[in-house]
Amino acid sequence: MVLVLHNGATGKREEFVPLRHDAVGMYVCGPTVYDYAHIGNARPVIVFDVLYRLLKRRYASVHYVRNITDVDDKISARAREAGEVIGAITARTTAAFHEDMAALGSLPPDSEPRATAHIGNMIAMIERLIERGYAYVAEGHVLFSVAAKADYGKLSNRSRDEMIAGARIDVAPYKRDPADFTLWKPSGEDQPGWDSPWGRGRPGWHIECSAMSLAELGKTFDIHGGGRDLVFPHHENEVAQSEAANGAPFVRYWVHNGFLTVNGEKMSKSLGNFVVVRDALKKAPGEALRLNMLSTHYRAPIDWNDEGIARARQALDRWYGLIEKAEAHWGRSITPDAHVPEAIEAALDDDLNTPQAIAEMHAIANAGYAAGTEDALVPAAASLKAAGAALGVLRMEPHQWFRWQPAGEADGPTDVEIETLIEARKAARKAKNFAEADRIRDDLAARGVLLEDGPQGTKWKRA
RNA sequence: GGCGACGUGGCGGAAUGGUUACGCAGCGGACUGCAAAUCCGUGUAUACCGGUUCGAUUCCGGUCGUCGCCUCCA
Repeated sequence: MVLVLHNGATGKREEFVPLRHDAVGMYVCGPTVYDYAHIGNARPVIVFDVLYRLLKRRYASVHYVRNITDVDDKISARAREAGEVIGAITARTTAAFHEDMAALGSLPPDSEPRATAHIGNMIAMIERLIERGYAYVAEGHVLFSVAAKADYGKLSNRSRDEMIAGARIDVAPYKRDPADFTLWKPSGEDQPGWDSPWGRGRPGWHIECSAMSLAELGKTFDIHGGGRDLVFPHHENEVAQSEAANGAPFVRYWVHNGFLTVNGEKMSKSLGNFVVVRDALKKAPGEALRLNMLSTHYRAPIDWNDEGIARARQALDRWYGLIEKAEAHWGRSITPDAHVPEAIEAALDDDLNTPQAIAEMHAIANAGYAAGTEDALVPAAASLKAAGAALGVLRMEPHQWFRWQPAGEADGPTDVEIETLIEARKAARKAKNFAEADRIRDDLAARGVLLEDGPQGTKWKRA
């Protein structure tokens, strides 16, 4: 089993060989905690969770780091608007982020450094950059000198001329070069700040990730992930800072996920089409959102819409249906196979081809059903659950899945109410009072409950 | 304007120098008191124009179209 990843540094698919044979380090840019996570924030979390799960199956030690950016001008602005303390906003938003990502089936990373806990490391790194001639102080700011780093632009494949030509913003007068970027900036009284050799101030965004990855993973590490839109300037600047300060190569494999649109349009405040994860979780189970996200290859753009979520839900219905039948036959719950099916591993090894992996799960389910015997359902279910573990789905009991209901909407009938009505309908059917039986069925259907008459009686599920 | 990604059946979405997955929808069937649900079966596609090749959806060039980045937005 050879894992192949598309490496953004070379633009090619490459066999993944970690720095150390038994240990892997991975860093993924985490959220800036000033508001609830939107579905675009969730994409890298889900994608790299699948990679994390795969790496854990292959290597004795995996260190997955995802930072929390808890100092940022957007956070300060939000605090000012809300009349709230910054710490309260970041703590609350971080907790909500953890809940939402867990609901999407993502494992917590091994460490989750907060920027504010690493200010000392950032200052130390900036001092090293000044010493080495890669940064300069100007009017209370510290700036990275792009001209000092000959290979600046290598990750995003841009020349300095192109960057300057493309610059659409006014260049701050204290910059020696329009492409220079901020490492440290002075803070006013109403802004968060830390004492530094350059006065009270706060770090620029890019240096945060460089300092935290150094502290957690060392000068050179295996995988750095994030959204494609971060390639420039964020990741480009990280490379420049880290390599200049550390004198060592920074990242061996850059992995970038593609962008997400909502109903064909870019998510933006002005269009009012932000999909907040927390809201989406009220309307559909987390696993359905997750499977929908994985039904497109991670590097391709994905359009987020209700049809896709419904499709993902149907696929899960079929798989859970098989598991439920197998358990009914087996008389107890199905234990997943110890190993993820070969075909699934092969698909994921191919640059995380999750659509292919999903197709393989359908193949397992189809084979289980097509065998035509109940005995065949049991191994198929065990295999399916093992495959689900690789993708982070099929974590529920079938009855939980089928009885899932939207949160906070009390208009649906309760489980007990449904069971009572089913009993009443059973009696009516026995008495051949089909009009009454159908009335109950239609009534429940109108309230979102589907009945299924089978040899073993009547089962129900919420639509 | 610069850089980059991408155009596969009604829809979503993989793969591939030769026979093109998988799912949804549609259609047919089984099951059922009737249904629904479920299960079984099944038709349809490689944007356009050239080139290379025995053969191109796949490789190369061009056209058209979509999208992203160049604004501390994943």
